[in-house]
Amino acid sequence: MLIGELAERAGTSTRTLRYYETHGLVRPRRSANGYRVYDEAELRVVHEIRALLAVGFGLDDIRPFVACLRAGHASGDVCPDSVAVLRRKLAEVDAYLDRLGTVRRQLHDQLAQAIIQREETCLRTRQRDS
Amino acid sequence: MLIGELAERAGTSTRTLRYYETHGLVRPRRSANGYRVYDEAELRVVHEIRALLAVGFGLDDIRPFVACLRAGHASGDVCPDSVAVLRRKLAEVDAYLDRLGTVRRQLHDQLAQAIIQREETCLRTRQRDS
DNA sequence: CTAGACCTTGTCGCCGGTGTCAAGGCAACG
DNA sequence: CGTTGCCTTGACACCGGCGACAAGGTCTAG
Repeated sequence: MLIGELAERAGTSTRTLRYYETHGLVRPRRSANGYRVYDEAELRVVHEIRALLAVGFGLDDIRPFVACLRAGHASGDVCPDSVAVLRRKLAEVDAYLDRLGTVRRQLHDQLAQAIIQREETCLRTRQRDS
Repeated sequence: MLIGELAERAGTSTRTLRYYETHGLVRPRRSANGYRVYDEAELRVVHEIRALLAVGFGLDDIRPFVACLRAGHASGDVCPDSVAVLRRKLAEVDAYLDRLGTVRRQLHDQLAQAIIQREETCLRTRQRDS
């Protein structure tokens, strides 16, 4: 399988696949003419990468999962390194949820306050004008 | 007040203040020698900018708030444009909280699954070896 | 022979808020 | 007059995951 076919089957671009390669995530063989040649297993790998990216992982975080798949495991999640990353990411997400919750509260209060102020100003204006 | 003083008093850098200016957020006068001269009110403006940035606003979103302050209001929040932005941002934050919640759940499940798999594998290995 | 559909490497651009350095003007003090 | 310390504009660097384009090699069909 050449890069174009893999790209299409994985729903991404050749540019992206080459980018993953420079970051050590995908490893094609080379045919005599220098073309990248991928076997079926790489399709799985690329899907894993895309799934994790979609969840908010960076390419560096994804490497252990790919290694895990490549080591023959049915899932990329089961190896110790992957689990460690999962734990860390979960903690990060929790922290971010906290912060975002705080921001939400602040925004909400700010909005409520602003609306109250506007109403008061409006009332005063009407009183003054009457 | 020159730019250095404002920067120090606002807890930021001169670079940052000039950047805000190029984006229409801060408007100093110029003295005869070309130096930027700020009046006291700008300190308030810069604080508003920084507070909103910290909450996750972009510079473009902040412009209405600055205009509102500059229009003489005690708070930058009370003008219609500001309120509109606040509403929009609140909605964005809510949407993001949703997504992040989903991600959290997925991550949590994935982690739980991975740990279960590891335990099962471990058990099978021990049984086989015994 | 040629057109076209692949492939290769390399490079620049984006987004947003700053850090940082360069080259030069201005003010104040000794 | 020189040093010091402020100011000016301008421009490059960063981060991350690509898009987009250039210039060229390769293979196949007509």
